[in-house]
Amino acid sequence: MPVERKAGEGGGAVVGFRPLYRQVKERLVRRIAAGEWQAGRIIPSEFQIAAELSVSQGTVRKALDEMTAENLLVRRQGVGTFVASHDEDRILFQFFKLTRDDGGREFPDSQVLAVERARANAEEAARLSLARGSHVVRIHRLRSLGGAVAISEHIAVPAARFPDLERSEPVPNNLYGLYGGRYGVTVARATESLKAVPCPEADAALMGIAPGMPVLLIDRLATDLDGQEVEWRVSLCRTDRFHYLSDLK
Amino acid sequence: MPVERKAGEGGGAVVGFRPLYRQVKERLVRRIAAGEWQAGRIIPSEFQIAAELSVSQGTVRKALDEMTAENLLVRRQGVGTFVASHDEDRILFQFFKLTRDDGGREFPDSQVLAVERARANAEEAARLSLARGSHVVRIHRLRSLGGAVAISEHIAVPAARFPDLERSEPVPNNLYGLYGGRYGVTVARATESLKAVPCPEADAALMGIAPGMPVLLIDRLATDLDGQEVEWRVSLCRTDRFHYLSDLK
DNA sequence: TAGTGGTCTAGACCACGAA
DNA sequence: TCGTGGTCTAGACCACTAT
Repeated sequence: MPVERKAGEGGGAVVGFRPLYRQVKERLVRRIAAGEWQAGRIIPSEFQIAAELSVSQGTVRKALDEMTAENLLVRRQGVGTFVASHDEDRILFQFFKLTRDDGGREFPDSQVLAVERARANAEEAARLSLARGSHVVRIHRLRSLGGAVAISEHIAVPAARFPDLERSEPVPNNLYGLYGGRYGVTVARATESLKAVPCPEADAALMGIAPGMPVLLIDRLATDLDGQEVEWRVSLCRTDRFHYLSDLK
Repeated sequence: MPVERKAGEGGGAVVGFRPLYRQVKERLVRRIAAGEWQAGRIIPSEFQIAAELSVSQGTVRKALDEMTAENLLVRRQGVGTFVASHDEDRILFQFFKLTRDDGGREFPDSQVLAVERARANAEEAARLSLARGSHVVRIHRLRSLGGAVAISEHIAVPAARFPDLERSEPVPNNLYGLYGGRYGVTVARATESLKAVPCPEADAALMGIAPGMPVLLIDRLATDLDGQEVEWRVSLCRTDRFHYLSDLK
C-alpha cells in the first residue's frame, strides 16, 4: 500500500501523522460506502487484504478491529468477516432503546399512516443539510410493542438518496434494512435528543392515551459512513408501560 | 504468569478457553478494585508489568487496550498509563447526559437539601441487593444548569460501603469522585432507564415549574468494578430548556 | 536525551466452523 | 481436513513528553 507520508521525510514540517492501519481502514470503509462490499456479505480474509494492499496481516487486523468496534463489521471465528447489516438484532440492541417495563425486548410492529414526497420545509432542510427547494420523503407511522401502540413516529429522508421510496408498497418495518439493501445507504450512527413533553392531541388519539399526558419525545438524526445526514426521525413514545434504556460505560 | 489452563492438556474436556491477556486484565482490574492502584495515579509501564507477570509486552498491551476501552485506564503517549478518575470531564461526558438546548455542556451545581442514614426500604434493598435491615444513606439535592434549577435528585447508597457519608460536610458536588477518593469505590458502569412523567408537586415547587408538567425521570443504577450495585439514583429533570443526549453507534 | 506508549512486521500456534 | 479469525511472542522503529 502506498504510504501517504512518512515522518522525517521530505524535510517539510510534519503536519500530522496518520498510521498505516488508519489509511487501510479508510480504504476499506470506502469500499463499504461505495457498495463494493455489500451489507451481510463476507469480505476477503485478512491475508488476502494484506497481500492486496502490500501491508502486513497485523496491520489489516488492526483496521478490521476498529471497524468491528464501530459495528461496521462482524467477525465470525472460523468463518470470516462480514459487513454488518441492519438485521433485527442490530436494530433492536443498537438503535432501538425502548423496552417493555417487564424487561422483554422486542422489535416493534409498524402501521404506516402516510407516505408523501414534498419540498423540505425549513426545519427538515436544516436538519438534513439540504439545499433550498430539495425534496424529502415523509413517513408517518405507529409502532406497537406487546400488542399496544407505543410510538407515533414522523420520519423525513432526502428524496434524492431514496428515489421512489414514496412508491414502496408496502413500506417495510425495518427501514434501515431497506436503506442499505435497496439504496446502498448505510446508517452508521445516530444522535438522539430526548425530552419529556405533553402529548399533542392528534398523537394522543392515535396512541389511545389522554392528550397532554407526558410522553417521551425522541429526536433522532441518523448519519451514514461519511457523516452525511440520512434521516431525521421524531418519535413520541408512551412511557407508562415502556422505558428508554441507556447504558453508560 | 501462571497460565490457568491450556487446551489439549490434562486430557479432560476443555470447558472453556480464557486467553492469557484476559487473565492479565483480570489481575490488573483487581488491583484497581483493591485500591492497590488508585484513581488518577500512574501504573507501571507495559514492560514492567510484562516482566512481573512473565508475559510478553504485547499481551499486557492487549489487556490495557481493553481496560482503556472500558474507561478504566487513560493512556498518555510519552508519559504513561493512568487509572481513570471521575474528574469533571469524565462525569460530564460519560455519566451526565443532560445538555442545554443551546448545545453548551457544563457540570451542574448542587444544592443539598437533605442527608440521612436510615434502614433501607423494600425498594432500596431490592435495587441495591441489600440484606433486610441494612442501612442506606439518602441524599436529596437540587442541581442547576446555566443558573436555573434543572434537576431534583434522590440518591441512595449502602451505608456499609460509605461509613459516615451522612456526616460529610459539605457533601461534594462530584459524588463519584468522593466514592473513589475517600471510599475506594469505583463506579464503573451505570444503567439508566428513562420515562416521561408528570412532575410531582413537591419537586415542581423546588424546581419552580407547574406541578404535573412533563419531566424526564431518570432511574440510574450504578455498579462497581465487580458488578456490585453501588448507588441508586432517581433524577427528575426539566426538559423545557434541556435535553438528554444519547449517541447510538 | 531518556523513557513511555504507538505502530508495524513476521511467524508460530490455537480455537472454531464448515465441508 | 482445511481455512478462518484469535492469541502470543519478539523485535524494530516512530511519536510524544518530560527533564
